[in-house]
Formats: sequence, C-alpha cells, structure tokens
Amino acid sequence: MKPVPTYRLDDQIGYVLRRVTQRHLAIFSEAIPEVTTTQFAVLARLAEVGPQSQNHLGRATAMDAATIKGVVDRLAKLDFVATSADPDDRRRLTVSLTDAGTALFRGRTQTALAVSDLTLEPLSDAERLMLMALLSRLT
Amino acid sequence: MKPVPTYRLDDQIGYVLRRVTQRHLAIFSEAIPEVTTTQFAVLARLAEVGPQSQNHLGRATAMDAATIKGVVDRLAKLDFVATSADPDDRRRLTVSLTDAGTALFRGRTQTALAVSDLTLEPLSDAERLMLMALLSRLT
DNA sequence: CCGAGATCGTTTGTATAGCAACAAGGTTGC
DNA sequence: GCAACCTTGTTGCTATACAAACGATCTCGG
Repeated sequence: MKPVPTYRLDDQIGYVLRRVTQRHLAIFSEAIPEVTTTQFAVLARLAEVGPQSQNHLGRATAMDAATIKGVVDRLAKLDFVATSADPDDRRRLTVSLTDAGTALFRGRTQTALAVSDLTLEPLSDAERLMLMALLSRLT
Repeated sequence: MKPVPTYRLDDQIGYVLRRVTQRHLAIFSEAIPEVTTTQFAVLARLAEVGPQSQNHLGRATAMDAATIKGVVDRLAKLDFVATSADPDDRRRLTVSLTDAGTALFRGRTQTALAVSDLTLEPLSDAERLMLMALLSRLT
C-alpha cells in the first residue's frame, strides 16, 4: 500500500500560531485602541533605547525597511513619534518619541502587561514560563 | 517612590508570537512557493472535509468573510479551487478543489509536514508536544 | 403567510508584512 | 582617490486580517 500521509491542519504549528495571534490581537485592540501591537512595539523600543535611525528601529522590532516606514509614518501622523535628519549621515532619518508618544506609552504600560497576561490566562504560572521559554527558542 | 513598570518587549507573548510566525512563514514559502500558508490551509481543509460554502470554509480555517473571499479568489485564479452556485440556497457559493488543487495538496503534503517539523526543529520531541499542547490552549 | 431577524457574499478602508528594485549617500580596499 | 560595495530610505506589488456597511436571500415565529 502507498503510505497516505495524514495532514491535520489543526495540529500544524503555523495554523495554531495564526489562531493564537488572532486572539492576542483581539485582546490588545480592545484594551489599547489607540495603536496597534506593532505600533506599540515601536513605542516600547523607543522608550527603551532612545531615538534610533528608522532602519535600525526596524531591525530592533523585527520589521523590514518597508514595514517600519509605514509604521513610523502612521505613528508620526498620530503625533506619537517625530522624525529628524541625522547631521552625520544625510541618508538617515532619526525617529524619536514625542511627548504624546511618551505619555501614551507610560500611560498604557500596565495595560499592555495586562494584555500579555490575559493572553496567557488559560495557563498556570509554570506553564506560562515554559511556553515563553519554548517559543523563544523558535525565533 | 512611584512604581515604574518594566515593560520588556522581548518578553511579551505578542512580540514573540510575531517573530516565530515570521520564521515559520519564511520556511514555508521557501519550501512551498506555489501558495501561501493561508491558501494551503484552505486546500487542506477542503481536502479534509470536501466542498464547502465560502463563509463556512472561512470559519473552518479561522478567516472572516472578507479574508476568505480574497483567499478563494486568488486560489481560483491559480485554478486550485472552483466555485459554483448552490442550487438549494441562492446566496451560497460552494467552493471545491479542482484536480490541480487536489494534485498540489497531495504532492505537497509531505513537504508541508516537513515545514512544520523544521519550524519546531530547535525543540526535542517532548518539547514539541508540550509547546503544541500549551499553544492549543491559547486558541 | 409575512415580517423580523439571521446568514451569505461583497465592497471599502486601514494596517501589517515581505519582496524587489531603485537612488542617494557612506565606506573600504587597493 | 576612486571604484566597488554596502547602507538607508522610498516606492510598488502582493497577500493576509478585520471592521463596517450593504443588498440579496433564507428562516422562523406567530
């Protein structure tokens, strides 16, 4: 007999990842409607490490050059970040948090932590640690 | 002292999920360039349960009505699925696999399983089971 | 039988996300 | 000092995703 491979969609890591991500995004956008998860990641990184060139910021938040441009443009339109020319390198665009961006990030930090918590709610503390450790190794 | 909440982006479940998903998508598109993960999910579901109405197919693959429409349209343009009117319900559009769609799914099933395997490669067998079990509970 | 409400599919708008190509500006080797 | 190469940012293209609004159709209660 020819071996018939069984492919169960529900058991595939990619499909499960997509569904978990969907649930997480829903929780996030309900709790923090002002910005998206991606935009919040940029604010968080800027708060953490300070002003960055646009491309560098993209690498620091796992986005390619085209993606980070769009995210920065939208954050700038919302007045959460500002861009300025780099005097030492005329190609570079330095991105920094505005006062409103800083205020938003500080004001929403606890909520964002609660969102992560809510996403992991079905798991015990030990299970959460285990999951995060395993997932981190798949990066 | 005011309590300063520490928010480490790299420790947030949403950010880790995004990065793991990115790696998975890269592995998939290298191995199976003909279709995307989402499109493959639709082919897999159709192969599993047979022809479905478009909206029902969307629910069975975790996509809303607008998303499944785009996916079905692109798969139809590639001649991997075909749509036909439902004689019993004039609102419904029945989606089914074409011969080419069936052939593609059958021909790529082993590769798709290998993609899942490759995504989980950094983990031991026991760890993979643990991860999948934990992730499934976050759906 | 009929009207209220639900379902189905479509369209529009916004936001990632990645690829490819490109121009302008830096850097390095020789 | 300059040619080859790399980096930076931009643009265009394709593909999810979800929300909101819409018309057509179906179902079900009374």
